[in-house]
Amino acid sequence: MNMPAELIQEKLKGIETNSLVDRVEARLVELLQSRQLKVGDSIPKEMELAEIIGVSRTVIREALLRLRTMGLIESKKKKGAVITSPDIFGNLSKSMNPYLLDDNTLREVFELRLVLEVGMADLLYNRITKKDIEELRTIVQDEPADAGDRIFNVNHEIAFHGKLYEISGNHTMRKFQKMLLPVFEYVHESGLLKKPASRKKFISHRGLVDILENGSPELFRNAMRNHLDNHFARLFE
Amino acid sequence: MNMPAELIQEKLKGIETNSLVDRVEARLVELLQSRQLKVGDSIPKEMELAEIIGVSRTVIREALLRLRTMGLIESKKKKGAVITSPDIFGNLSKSMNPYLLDDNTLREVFELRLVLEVGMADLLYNRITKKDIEELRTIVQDEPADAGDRIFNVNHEIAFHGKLYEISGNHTMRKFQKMLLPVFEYVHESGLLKKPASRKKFISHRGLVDILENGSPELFRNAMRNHLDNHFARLFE
DNA sequence: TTTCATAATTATGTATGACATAATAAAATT
DNA sequence: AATTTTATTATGTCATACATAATTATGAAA
Repeated sequence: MNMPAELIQEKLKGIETNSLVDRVEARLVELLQSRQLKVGDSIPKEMELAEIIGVSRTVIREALLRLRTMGLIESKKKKGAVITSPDIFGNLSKSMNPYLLDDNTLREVFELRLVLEVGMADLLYNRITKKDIEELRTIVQDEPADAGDRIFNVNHEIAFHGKLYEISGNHTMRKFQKMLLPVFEYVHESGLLKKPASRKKFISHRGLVDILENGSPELFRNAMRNHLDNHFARLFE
Repeated sequence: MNMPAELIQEKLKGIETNSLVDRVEARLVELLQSRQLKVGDSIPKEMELAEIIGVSRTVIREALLRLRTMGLIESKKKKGAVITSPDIFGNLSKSMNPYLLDDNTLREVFELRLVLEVGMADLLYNRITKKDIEELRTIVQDEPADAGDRIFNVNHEIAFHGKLYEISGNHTMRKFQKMLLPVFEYVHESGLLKKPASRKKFISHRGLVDILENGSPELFRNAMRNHLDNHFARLFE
């Protein structure tokens, strides 16, 4: 029975042109993700793996190095390699660099921050403490009541919004934001977004704190959306 | 004056008992991120680097391999290594695995999805097309009007919410969501969240589509928050 | 026997040399 | 001039050796 040429090609492509290291890596990842192993367990030594899989130690080492780079394992001098709970964003910081990302990705990261901050309201309301409110008040105390004509102050922004992520109680998100920040700043300053940044701020940081103290998640979402409007406005025409 | 433990750790990490490969990697990353180089440029050959930096080719190779694993460079057989625009989340997929992440991170990823979907309203409203609406209607057409007693249907969920990310026009976020999904499902099914999942759905998928068509971002945010309430409710006591 | 210092062992880290392989550039042939 | 063939080049893989750090085993002193 005849098979269409394309299908045959597809099948053959499945056998994969991957390099040796690629295949070894895949097998090791498979091993790690198999339910039988858990964090803290150690995997066979380099030489053992080399024998089992039937490749040189060099190849094993390169494959293991990849796993280590991804934070899946840690290798100790004598103990061998042990499975670790990966810091999912830890490794990302090196690639999250304005000079390396293409323009579209840069813009999308810009958007991502906005989405996170508008959407995080419920976490804030359920976890904020009186002490948090006080700290926020300290941060915004030297901010003029009318933020309309105020010059965009990066440090102020970072302090305030960073504190919000902290309040959210979500460390993963906080780490994520820390990586996003430099990219966000870069996009903000660069000519990447066509429309100029407005200096006008509808709701100030101070206003947000008031709402955090006395408002509701619904109110806060809208307020934050409003607060970030000068950024949002640059995205859509 | 007291320093947060986090910061201290950060500083100490800076001193670091780096291995040779660590330091070489750091220097190469520095090189890549320096403004002088841009995507598409090629960096010196392995042997050249080995001579310049004064280490063996083995070390250079391991450092380069890390950069490649992070998606910062690509190595071609003869051309050497060229700087690439990294797929920031492409590499994450291997570590985004329920069996490898600790419980707290799992929960935080669960939250992250909720935050994204509540916060993405403005992207949706500014980019949605009539065709998108039609597609959404197709997806929800076999869903009963009253979703209250409906059994949680994973495939349905994925189709609908996935489509939303697509409409957002943010590929980075979409890729991010695709990685988050398996973890979300896992957390949902596992005993990780103390409170049981409610079967009750306040606003159905169909309701969300209606709001997308005729409502506003503000309305949609609240509607989505409402729609996801059975998930949110499990987070807070 | 217990304790501590010392030595042996082990597995990863680094260095070196060699050859395979694929991509490119150079040369040769038509 | 165009195309094929050959040479060159740089990464991919293999093998071996030694350095280094961590663990374990050993042995001496209390």
